[in-house]
Amino acid sequence: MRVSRKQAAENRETVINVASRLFRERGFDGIGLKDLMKGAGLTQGAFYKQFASKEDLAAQASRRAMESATHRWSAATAAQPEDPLGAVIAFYLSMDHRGERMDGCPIAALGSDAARQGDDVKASFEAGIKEYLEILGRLIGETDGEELNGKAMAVLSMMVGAMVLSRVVNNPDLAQAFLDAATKQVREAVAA
Amino acid sequence: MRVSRKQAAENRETVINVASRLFRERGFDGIGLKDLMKGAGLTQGAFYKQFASKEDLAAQASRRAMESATHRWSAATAAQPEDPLGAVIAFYLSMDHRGERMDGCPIAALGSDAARQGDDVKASFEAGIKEYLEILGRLIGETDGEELNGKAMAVLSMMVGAMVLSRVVNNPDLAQAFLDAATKQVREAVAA
DNA sequence: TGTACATCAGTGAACGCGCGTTCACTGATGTAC
DNA sequence: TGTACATCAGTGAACGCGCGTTCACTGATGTAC
Repeated sequence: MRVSRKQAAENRETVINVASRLFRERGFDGIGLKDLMKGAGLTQGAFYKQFASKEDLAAQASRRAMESATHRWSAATAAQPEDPLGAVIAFYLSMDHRGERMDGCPIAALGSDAARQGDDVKASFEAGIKEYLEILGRLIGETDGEELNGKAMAVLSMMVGAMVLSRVVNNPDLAQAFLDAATKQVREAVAA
Repeated sequence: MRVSRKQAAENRETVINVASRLFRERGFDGIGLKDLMKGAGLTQGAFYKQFASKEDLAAQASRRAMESATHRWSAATAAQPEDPLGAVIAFYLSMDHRGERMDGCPIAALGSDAARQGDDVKASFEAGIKEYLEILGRLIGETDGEELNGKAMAVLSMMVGAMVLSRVVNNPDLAQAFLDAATKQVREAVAA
């Protein structure tokens, strides 16, 4: 049956939010539309009233996931104003983050998958990455434009890579070692 | 019809090699057994005479892919003995590597996928990662045990992360910037 | 404000398709004598 | 070395299943008067 425009808009948002979490948990190919819609309290038939295709939803959900991640970074810096960079590093390079793919960084959770998706999905990631770099650039501070951006890129690369590597190995000690090594090296790189 | 033991063993190797390339190109879920076997010149029915399941092949193919990657690193260092670390960095952090997922680093190509796979697949990656770290440790040299290993981990993290990030963005200039930033930062970290 | 009707978000079944896996069969290989 | 037979890698069809997508239908919502 028909539903109010407001309700329909809310439903759409719910689907995007659910998808942004389930895609991160299981991958773009690891969850079907039926379960995605069920997670939002709807049936699969309603899907195509809101989205053009699964790939369309993947792009929307990727954008939402990146927004949620950058928002989390901002919140972390605001909560610890005496050491905002330390707050971001401590959260990102933690075993907690390693264990919670669903609510964690979309690049670490879906990076290799996203590289195989279409331009729309990549554009969502690209926008979020630029936001990451802006936040990091502000936190690293001091130096001027290009060099600063380069340092922010290197730091983001190390953080993403360390999280991916820590999740790919079985041995928790080795996983922890990657996070520790990246933490130390990021601090040194920023200080230099 | 039956085939000689030698031929059967060769066929098995061919399937693993083909899978190690096609999984990197399309992801574990992006290629089916039928096409995998066709790529090896066989039909899908023969698959279960050689492998217990698709996940079994994924573990074998991941191991093969990591072996092929570490072998490539060794070859690069041997080819440029006056600057072996520079050779590895130059190859890994290149736009060529960005464009050739099929023959490139399995962690960059399948990292987020592998994190969702079973312990066998992760064990294959873990073994390859340890080999990566040994090679890197030797190239970075000088410092003693633990610290050296930490630096190798940080460097590997930065390389993997930079490649993932460069592949996730549409803009080639931004992709290149990630590779350049990581190259510069790796050199500085190793020199320090 | 009240009534009549058009709109359309959501339902649930159906579509064709490709997936991973199983199986009866084939016929060359490997083994026993 | 030659013969008879058991083995088993590979074939190709079939299995059940879940996928992304489509569609006829429902009935509350939104609109026109």
